[in-house]
Amino acid sequence: MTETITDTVNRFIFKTETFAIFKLDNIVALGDVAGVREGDRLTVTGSWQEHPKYGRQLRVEHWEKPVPSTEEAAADFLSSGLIKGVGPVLAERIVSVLGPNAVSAILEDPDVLKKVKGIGKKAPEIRRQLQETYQVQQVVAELIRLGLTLKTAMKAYMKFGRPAAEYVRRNPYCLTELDLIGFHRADDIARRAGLAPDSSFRVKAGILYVLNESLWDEGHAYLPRDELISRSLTLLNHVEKSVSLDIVEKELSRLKGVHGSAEVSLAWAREYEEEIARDVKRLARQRFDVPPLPRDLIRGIELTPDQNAAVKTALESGFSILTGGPGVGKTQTVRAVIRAFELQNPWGGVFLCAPTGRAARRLSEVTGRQAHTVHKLLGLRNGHADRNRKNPLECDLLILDEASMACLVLTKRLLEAVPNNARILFVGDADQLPSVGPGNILRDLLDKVPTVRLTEIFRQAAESQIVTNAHRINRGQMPLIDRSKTDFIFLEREDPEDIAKCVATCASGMGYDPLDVQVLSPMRKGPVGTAELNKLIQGGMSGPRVKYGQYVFHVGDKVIHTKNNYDKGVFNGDIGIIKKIKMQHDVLVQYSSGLVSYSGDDLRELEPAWAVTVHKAQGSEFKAVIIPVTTSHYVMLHRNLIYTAVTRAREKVILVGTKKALAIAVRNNKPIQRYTALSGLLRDAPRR
DNA sequence: TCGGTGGC
Repeated sequence: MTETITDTVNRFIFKTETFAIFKLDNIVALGDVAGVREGDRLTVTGSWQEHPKYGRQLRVEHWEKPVPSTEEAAADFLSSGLIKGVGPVLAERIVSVLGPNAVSAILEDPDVLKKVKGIGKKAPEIRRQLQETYQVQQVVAELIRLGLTLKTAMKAYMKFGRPAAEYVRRNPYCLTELDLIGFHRADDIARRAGLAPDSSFRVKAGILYVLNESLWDEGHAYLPRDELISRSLTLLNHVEKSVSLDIVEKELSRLKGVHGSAEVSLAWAREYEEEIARDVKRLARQRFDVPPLPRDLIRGIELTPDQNAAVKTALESGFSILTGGPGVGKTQTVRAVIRAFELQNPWGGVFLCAPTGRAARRLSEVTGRQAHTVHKLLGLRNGHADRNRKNPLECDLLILDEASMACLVLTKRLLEAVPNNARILFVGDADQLPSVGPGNILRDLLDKVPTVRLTEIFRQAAESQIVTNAHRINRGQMPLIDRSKTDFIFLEREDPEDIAKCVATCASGMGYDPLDVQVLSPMRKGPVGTAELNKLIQGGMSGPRVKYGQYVFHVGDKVIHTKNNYDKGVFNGDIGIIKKIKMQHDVLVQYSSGLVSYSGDDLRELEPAWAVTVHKAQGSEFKAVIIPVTTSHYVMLHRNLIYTAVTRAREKVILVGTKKALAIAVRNNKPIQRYTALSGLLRDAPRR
């Protein structure tokens, strides 16, 4: 399906700093192209995709500006109008003197144009313009010589432009600050360039790298000074002991872009936390008078006293939180909040949103009204939001569902776009996995604004072991397994391969519909990771199949869609079954929301889903869940992960592995203990 | 070691 095309860029249809949709002579292409201008001749390689609204498009995976290498091409290029001061006559003359490789000759040799009569003082300007056109390639080539990969080199060029190679040579660590390469690869480049291991560049970069890593990988908004210093020393001295404590302390004290001394954060992260705190206080200050509510807010359903209290709180407070585990009726309460609000404010604008596409769709399904991702609601793309402090949302009630998934960045963007007069309600389960991005927003806000906790469980039977054990796990206690019941089972297996086999057997042999039973593994890799488990389960399959990338898909296979696709109406995390495979490339998948067809490279959005990661399953529910629990997942063994996995099940949980691994997981609550300043900043927020 | 959303 991939194709390579050389054509001229006629027009940009859409353009951001790095991404563009553009028209070549006969086609529309889209991708990350930087340094490309209208009129450029481009060689693009990519794959075709069919866009329902805009038709056939080429998704660009690789591109370059070829230097013309025939007399005709060189003359065409020089006279194309791109190079000012060169018309057809002069172009002919240049090519007749310098030959088919005229362009590269001029680029390489500043004096070569002297050979052509009648150019005179135009020569340097012509060369400058040519260089500008081919600058991308030249800079990228130089960066590659310095040891960057093509991709990183492109990104570095996008960031720094012409002087990129110079910057990198002087301070290879500038690449780590932009998150283009890791500290260790920058270290390699620096070593080859002869930089001292205790140079200020290196030490500063090391400290910033530690802060950045802890922020993006572990979710910390700051690190205690001692921890930052000891982590920095470990990083900087991992090969040879060359950096002393004194040096690190000295560089830390003059480091720009960080905040605080006892608790050190990246300055922007601190600013975000402070801004969130200000916005929370701004919104929480608002109080609303609420007339008594009718008893039957939702036809035929009577709310519990707790749920009623939650409705009242949400309506009275400028900012409130509704939290609780699965099955406690959060959704029902949200429906009641909307209903009550609309009864009392018939002209009020109600906006519903969630951090992920699927959560938004589900919210929309259960409330029977529009819901958006936060990104869509704010028009948030490439770090720019259409809705912001200056142009706030026109809403009177804003509900954010699955708020535990909202990170520092998203929350800051959302809150600053909420007007003073609006009420905002966060809904979520604070015991689930923390957000992908930095921060611990929902947990930090609990009880800092009016908070209602729902605990009474409806969905599962009250005596369900799933429920009681989920609570135990939350408290750091081992689940209790009552062998007289069948809804919470532990199958003891020691060896990872045995665990994998046992999991695979259970997955296919329980008599459930494939969509009702789900294997959840903490990791993708490893003997009990999702990749291996999927292969194991797929091993027994026969019949029509299609290969795409690293995966094989069969008719009957369970698959997961991995990127929101609004045109197909299918979202990241949707799980379905392959019904049909035609012609080795057309695939038909049955989701609960309907049939979706994939052709060609659409398949890049599909993965096998007999086993998925616990993270991916967040926000989904199944009748039965099978969870491998082994010390080979050591780094991933923690309380919220097991809690999240177990609470995905409505009827049955099967744990397969060792009690030892389970005990480790239940005891470990470190991942959710993120260093954040937000709750401290809110200490004096109004609560009632 | 895991995970998010966008663009005509």
